[in-house]
Amino acid sequence: MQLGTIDRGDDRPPYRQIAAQLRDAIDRGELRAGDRLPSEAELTRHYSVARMTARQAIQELRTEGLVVAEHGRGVFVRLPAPVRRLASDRFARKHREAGQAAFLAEAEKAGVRAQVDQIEVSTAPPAPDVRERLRLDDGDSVLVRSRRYLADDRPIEVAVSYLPAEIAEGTPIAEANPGPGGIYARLEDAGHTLDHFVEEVTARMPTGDERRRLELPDGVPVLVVVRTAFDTTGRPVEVCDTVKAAPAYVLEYEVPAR
Amino acid sequence: MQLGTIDRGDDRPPYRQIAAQLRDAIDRGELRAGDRLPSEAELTRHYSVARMTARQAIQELRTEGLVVAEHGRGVFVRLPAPVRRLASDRFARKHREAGQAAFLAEAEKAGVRAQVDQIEVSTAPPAPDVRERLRLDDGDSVLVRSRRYLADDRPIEVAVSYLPAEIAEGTPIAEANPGPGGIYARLEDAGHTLDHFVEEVTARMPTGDERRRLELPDGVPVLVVVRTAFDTTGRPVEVCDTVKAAPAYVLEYEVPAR
DNA sequence: GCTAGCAGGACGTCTAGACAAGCCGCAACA
DNA sequence: TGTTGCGGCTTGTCTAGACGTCCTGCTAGC
Repeated sequence: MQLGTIDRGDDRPPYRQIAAQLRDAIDRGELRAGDRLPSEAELTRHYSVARMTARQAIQELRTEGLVVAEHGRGVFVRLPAPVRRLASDRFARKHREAGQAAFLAEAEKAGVRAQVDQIEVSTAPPAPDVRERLRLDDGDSVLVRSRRYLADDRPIEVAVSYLPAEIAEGTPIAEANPGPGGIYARLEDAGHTLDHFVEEVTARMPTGDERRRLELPDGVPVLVVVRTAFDTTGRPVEVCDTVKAAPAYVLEYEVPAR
Repeated sequence: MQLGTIDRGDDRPPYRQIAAQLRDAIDRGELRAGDRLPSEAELTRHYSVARMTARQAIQELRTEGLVVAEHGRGVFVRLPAPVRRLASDRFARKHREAGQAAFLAEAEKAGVRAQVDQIEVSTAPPAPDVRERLRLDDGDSVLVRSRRYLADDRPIEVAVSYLPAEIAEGTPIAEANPGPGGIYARLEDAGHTLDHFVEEVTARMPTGDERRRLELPDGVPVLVVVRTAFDTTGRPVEVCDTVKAAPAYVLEYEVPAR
């Protein structure tokens, strides 16, 4: 690709100018999805800046989600996010308050202090008791979840769901998990409950299985679902490539049966 | 607040440990929304690390959206995002395709090549001809928009809307603009059209007015709306504080009247 | 009483290195 | 043929400074 120069008269700092030139190259199609960006060393030589300055430019594009860095390999242009389904407003309007109340009660029972910002809706079939509690229509279910980034480029999603494990296990992942960009609930841990939750899960991450049950220290059953739809660059990956491709993990908090 | 120490046995790098301790302090409530974090110099002294290391820890929290840095003042804990309204699925299901087609036609007419990922819905009253074209129900309107970050902590949102300016100007901002976290359309510039769009707009940003009309070089009329609802820390601000409080700008592409 | 200037503190940007760790291809070896 | 080890390239982390800009509060002068 063609690299420009740094303009002293430009009021933007050098690292922003470098980032803008890389961003423009992506916008123009000169760098396409999956392509490797110039390495930090190349940028350092070309622009005559320190390596940390070149890194800062790339860091900006990483924060924007335009590129992905892979340790020891390089920095790659990311594919755009796929079109995502819209949440059901009809459902949400009708059940938001009831869903929030039920979720908060369940979370408290499990020792997790939760705060609900929003409710995410999926079309997976809910359990009969959940249907009744939330007054669900046919085809409706509710998924309240939170999200935390624990490792660079490896998003860990902590999901709290009303889907019992046995149902979620039989549900296509795309259905049970509407994906990023949706509507989340934000969890606040009472004591260190949520931290334990996350630590335990990351410690026991599945290395080959697609799904696995966990039992947390405080007795909260958890279902781990490995989303295999996309890797870090947005490319669809096969299930067998899941582990190598830095998959996103989705943790679903299973509501105890009664 | 109480700062811990860096554990050499911990496999996380020091900057992550520092970030985790700050994050925990926020989670525990030791640092509350609006509070100032320890300064970079204080972190440097306490942990005996270089300033860049302390900065990296804070950078991590900034990327997560937990804190906000203010030049010359300090780093502050951010308020949680307000509860956002859900998009209307009933509307979206019914009008998604029609809305996309109409949007693409309008964009092409204006010389902007657009790609629609999703449609965002607001409850602002639409123009009669838009109502008819999109077969809107009472209280329905459609807002398709894109988003770009042009400056640190100062999100610039480029919005393409079906609301004619004269109606949008009379519409409460909160209604015409459902806020971040919604559903966006991704624009791709034909030639450099979108770049001009953004450059022109940033060059002419209003300094005091709440709304202002713009005329871009290629004749595309634009309405600039300053959102005054929240500042960078999430605090609600008065209109008169808008400029000082690093406001977000919303640009609405005005559909030409016919 | 008011204002302009100044000093100190805070974050923003940048340098020129250093070592660690991961990835990959190639060559040597079993 | 299969495997192991190594060297080169890449990104990850870190140091110890430097200077700039912005904000705030104090102080001296009007």
